[in-house]
Amino acid sequence: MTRQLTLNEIISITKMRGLVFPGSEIYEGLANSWDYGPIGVLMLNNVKNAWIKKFITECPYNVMIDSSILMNSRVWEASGHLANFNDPLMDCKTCKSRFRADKLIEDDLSKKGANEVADGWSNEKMEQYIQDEGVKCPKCGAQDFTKIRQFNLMFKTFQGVTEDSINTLYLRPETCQGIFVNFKNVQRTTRKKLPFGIGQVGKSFRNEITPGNFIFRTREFEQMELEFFCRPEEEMKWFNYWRSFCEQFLYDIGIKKENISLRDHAPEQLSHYSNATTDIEYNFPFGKGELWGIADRTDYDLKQHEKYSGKDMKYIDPVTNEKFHPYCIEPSVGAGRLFFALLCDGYELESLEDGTERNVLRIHPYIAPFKAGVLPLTKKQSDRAFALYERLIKEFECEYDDAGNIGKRYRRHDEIGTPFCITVDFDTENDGCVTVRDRDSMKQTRVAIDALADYIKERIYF
RNA sequence: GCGAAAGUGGCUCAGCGGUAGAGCAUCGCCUUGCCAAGGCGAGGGUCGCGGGUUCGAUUCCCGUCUUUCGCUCCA
Repeated sequence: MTRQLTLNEIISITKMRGLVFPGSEIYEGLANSWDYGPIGVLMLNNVKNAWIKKFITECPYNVMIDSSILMNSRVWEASGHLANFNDPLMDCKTCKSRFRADKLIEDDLSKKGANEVADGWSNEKMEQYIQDEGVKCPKCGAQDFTKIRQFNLMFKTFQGVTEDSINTLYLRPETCQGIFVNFKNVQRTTRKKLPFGIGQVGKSFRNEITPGNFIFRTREFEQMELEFFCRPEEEMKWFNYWRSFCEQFLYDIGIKKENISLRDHAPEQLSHYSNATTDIEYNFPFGKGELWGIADRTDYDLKQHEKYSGKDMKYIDPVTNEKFHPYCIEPSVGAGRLFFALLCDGYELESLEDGTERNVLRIHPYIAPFKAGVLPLTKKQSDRAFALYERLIKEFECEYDDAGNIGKRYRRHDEIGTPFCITVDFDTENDGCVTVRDRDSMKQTRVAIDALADYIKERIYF
């Protein structure tokens, strides 16, 4: 019988094997921060490289930038984050549940048949409404709320050596604003015509009210975002294109189809900037969670930046000389979340025919931290095996190991997803061949040393 | 932030008012003829942190931090 590993088992393995460590551990930790260890970082980099390969390198439409985390604060005024990433929260004094005041009001309004949005209301107005209308706690039914407290989801910091509020800066809550701000620079220097996209991989920071679920929601996280610009009339065409492209990417990288589901946002759920949004959700051990958000951001961002910066953000069609704001389709995925989904999807406790068990991480060889383990059958082959390892390490990531017996080493590599184990044995000296053992089938193949690098490379291709 | 539970070697956990144990893992030597085999040996914990009660606390009490689960969030 084979089963998926539980979340706790996965967390244990990741810590034991050097994939993920709790952050600042020797100082009692720091809530919801995690560090990628030597094995984890190899895999995380492969996840990012896979994204870059498919979304940038192999895509003639797209280019990439790397913009800075600190940006002029007016960027966040323009993007709406200073206004919208600021939730008005109130607690029910009776049952201690916390709610967003605007949501409470909107729910109350819709019950009464009004379809009004409380988004722009002042705190006083919201408090007044909740009191006057006798809005009840959805959980316990009490009418006893605290006052509204603002919760800003952006990390604040200061530029300059003095903590002068004039120099207040924010850590970016999303990477895409660096793309919008550079839209003209990129278009001018690459001479790209619509449609074209600009991608970025980088860290973002959000002061989440409740992070958790291992690395699923952390306050510091890495996004892989593409902002794809197109003509306004083609928005749905490209929205659908990228939606299926992202979905296919997940299947290509080895995520099981049954764990993926697409969820279209209802109009009232949409963010302030969006016309249409689809979440690609993954069936995590704790339930469904968003993996990839594909949003139609319309021309909102470019227009906002034009308004706030006073600079022209229009695209000029080089053929027709038409001037307009392109629409933008944004597929955005968290690198850590994708990494996490791959672990959940790939980790299995497999029962073997001989009655023993093994932990095996079934992931695409391209993503695997090591492509091969190089192992001497016994210590007698150590020198020969190490020489082979030194040769292969120039081609791809591999690890040399001669501790314990061969079966133990196979199992160790199974646990970190190494697709191939190469064993130098007693015959190698005579026939110039090694045994290549496959992670999934556990079958063995005899391969000539000279053909070995190509043999592996063919099989790790993505 | 609120409510609930938990915090003992790398991992999983046992234990107890008298100053700590197991399995697995790790390291070394021997063995090894392809799937966690065997033998011998070794290292590693002031029991999350701080305070209190006590002759004495890992064990009881308080505080604090962290984690997990729910509420909110949405990459």
